[in-house]
Amino acid sequence: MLFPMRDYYTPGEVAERFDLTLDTLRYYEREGLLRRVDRAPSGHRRYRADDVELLGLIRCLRDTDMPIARLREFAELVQAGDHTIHDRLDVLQRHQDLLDRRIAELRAHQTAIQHKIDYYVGVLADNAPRPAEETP
Amino acid sequence: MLFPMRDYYTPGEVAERFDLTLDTLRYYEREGLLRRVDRAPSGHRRYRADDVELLGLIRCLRDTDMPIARLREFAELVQAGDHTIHDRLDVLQRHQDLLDRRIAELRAHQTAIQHKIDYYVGVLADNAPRPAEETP
DNA sequence: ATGGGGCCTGGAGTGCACTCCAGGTCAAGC
DNA sequence: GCTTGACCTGGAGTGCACTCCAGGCCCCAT
Repeated sequence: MLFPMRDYYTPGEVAERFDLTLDTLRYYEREGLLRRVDRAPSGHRRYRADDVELLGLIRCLRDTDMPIARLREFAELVQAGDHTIHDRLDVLQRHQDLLDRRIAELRAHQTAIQHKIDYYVGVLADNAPRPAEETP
Repeated sequence: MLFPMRDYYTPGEVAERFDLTLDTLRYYEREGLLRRVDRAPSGHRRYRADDVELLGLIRCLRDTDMPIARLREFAELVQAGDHTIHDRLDVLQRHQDLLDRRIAELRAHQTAIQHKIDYYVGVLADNAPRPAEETP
């Protein structure tokens, strides 16, 4: 689905765009990751373009395991206005550093697991060098 | 602390080696990640070298987010004997594939976050090109 | 013999991030 | 007028992986 360029977006549209449930969207709002979202006269939420943009970043940060609490702090900086850009940069840069370390750690563990795999492959090769031959 | 080469290891030694709590160690045993561990006459646990080795792998797999349930399946294969090596390889190889994808995903998100960082840096640069100069 | 350290048990509690639910409203289409 | 679908609310429930606790036992050193 192509996401249209509009002033307001419905919960369903936003949920689909970011592959979140409506419940999660409301949960994020409750937790202060989004400001109090606008409403249609019916009471239904109407997300603005900047809500959607922030949600995009939130999604990214959640997908890289930033906890809700830190996301809330970040969202508060966003709400507080442009003078907090330095602080926001700080949060994001620290997160990148953490991600660097996390990726390096994953790769190190992957290497260790590979050694185990290689060991098992060796065991299999020793136990059955050729199908038609008995190991004495 | 140098981990000594012995037949049996105490809970404290094992916990320190893998940076786990005693509670977690017991929890893993309860969850079937380890066989029913040997006991000293006092009732205290005595981990064998192969328990420790398996724990090393478990630690690695947990650190790369393999859920306890899959770890238990793996542990059951280990208990079942050498004829399950092929299945164990399968589990490990799938996990490596998953890790490849996870790392790629993290890197992609990292790139996206970097764009946001670059944007913020740009905003800061525009707002204050030189400290001693007013922006008209 | 006394005190401390290390460990034991069963079971309850925690924190996180959702996820589900009942009962209701609203706007549009038949 | 009635149904359908999208959304609303407050609050409860879920799943995972630990984590904590009370009360107790064993062994060693003072």
